[in-house]
Amino acid sequence: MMSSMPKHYIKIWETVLSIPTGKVASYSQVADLAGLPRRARLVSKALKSAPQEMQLPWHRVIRANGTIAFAIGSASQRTQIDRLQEEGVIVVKNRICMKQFQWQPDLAEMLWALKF
DNA sequence: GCCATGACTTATT
DNA sequence: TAATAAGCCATGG
Repeated sequence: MMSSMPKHYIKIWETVLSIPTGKVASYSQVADLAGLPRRARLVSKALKSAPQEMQLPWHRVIRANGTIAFAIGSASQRTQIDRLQEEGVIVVKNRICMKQFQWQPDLAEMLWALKF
């Protein structure tokens, strides 16, 4: 039970919270920044089990190829698109231009995330 | 422990 | 550009 909310999730949530408004990051990118390489799928689990009260900006996490993970036409997909567009992120045919909107943290931000 | 499943990736056609 | 396959790893039955 408590094991369903391991310490890894906390690190993942912190990383997602550090994605700036108007920018996006891929599941694998979040995993890497959280110190969990090759755990992209764990990121999706962490997002799903995040408490509502946290108001995690989960909509800023998308696939590495720029597409939204939810099924086309699903409520979640529409919510994600709406929230992104409210932040100025352009979404066309379920896809975001990574060259333009992918978060590229500088060294200082990455070191902060590590929390030595 | 084996097997199926997933808000995933990467490589290959 | 798009579809397939194979790899990946935590979870739950």
